[in-house]
Amino acid sequence: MRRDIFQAIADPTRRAIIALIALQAMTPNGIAENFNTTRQSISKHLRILTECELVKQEHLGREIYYSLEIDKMKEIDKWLDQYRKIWQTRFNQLDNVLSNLKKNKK
Amino acid sequence: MRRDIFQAIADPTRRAIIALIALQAMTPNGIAENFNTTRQSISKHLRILTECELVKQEHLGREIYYSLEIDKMKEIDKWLDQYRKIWQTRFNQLDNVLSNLKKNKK
DNA sequence: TATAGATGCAACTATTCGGTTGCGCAAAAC
DNA sequence: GTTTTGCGCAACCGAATAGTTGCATCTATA
Repeated sequence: MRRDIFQAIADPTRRAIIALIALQAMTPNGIAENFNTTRQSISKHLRILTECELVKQEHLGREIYYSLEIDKMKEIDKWLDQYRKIWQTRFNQLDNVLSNLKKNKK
Repeated sequence: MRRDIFQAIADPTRRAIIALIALQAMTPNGIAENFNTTRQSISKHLRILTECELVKQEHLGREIYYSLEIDKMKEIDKWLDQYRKIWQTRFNQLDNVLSNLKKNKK
């Protein structure tokens, strides 16, 4: 069972769940109301999100509130960082090209 | 056939391919040499990456060079941005807490 | 022109995945 | 104490996926 964060966000339903609970904790039933699917299917997604620690639970009586573990999202940001450096460099190179063109024009 | 960028980067082999060709274009054979798998399997991954425009081809004789379409990576960055705002806000809140503690200490 | 190399495409297989259904358990409501 | 509600877990099914094998195509090279 491969359970990494990239596989977790690959599914559009899971990304929608993440967006839903990003600002406020919600119960599985509450989340499921926003989708055209069963509560069990949402529960399975929540389980996957929990397993890769993208989501945390808080038990309140018989209800379980799920909320986003925002720090985990930084891992994606960290992975992106190596590529961000590349596109920033290319942007700077383009910038140089443009300023050189400007210089030659003078 | 669902082909979005999030599904494309979900596979660890594809992420490794992306990392490989990020800085220099490579042929399928050249890429495959870096993995314990067949050339055909790499070709399938390249096809998926091409379909979601994460990768571009350049034909040179009988060889095809694949390189990263770095601009497409910005889409992930854009998606992350909404969550980046959240963790920055929380960080600022923490910052306020800390500065308040400092103030009270004085 | 004949041969070897680089590649894409199609068919097949084993595995994984998303979703549904059914069940059991614990907490709340009656 | 019985019923209802909220939830997780397991079994099952159809679809998608990663990988392999085999073949066709195009381009170099001898």
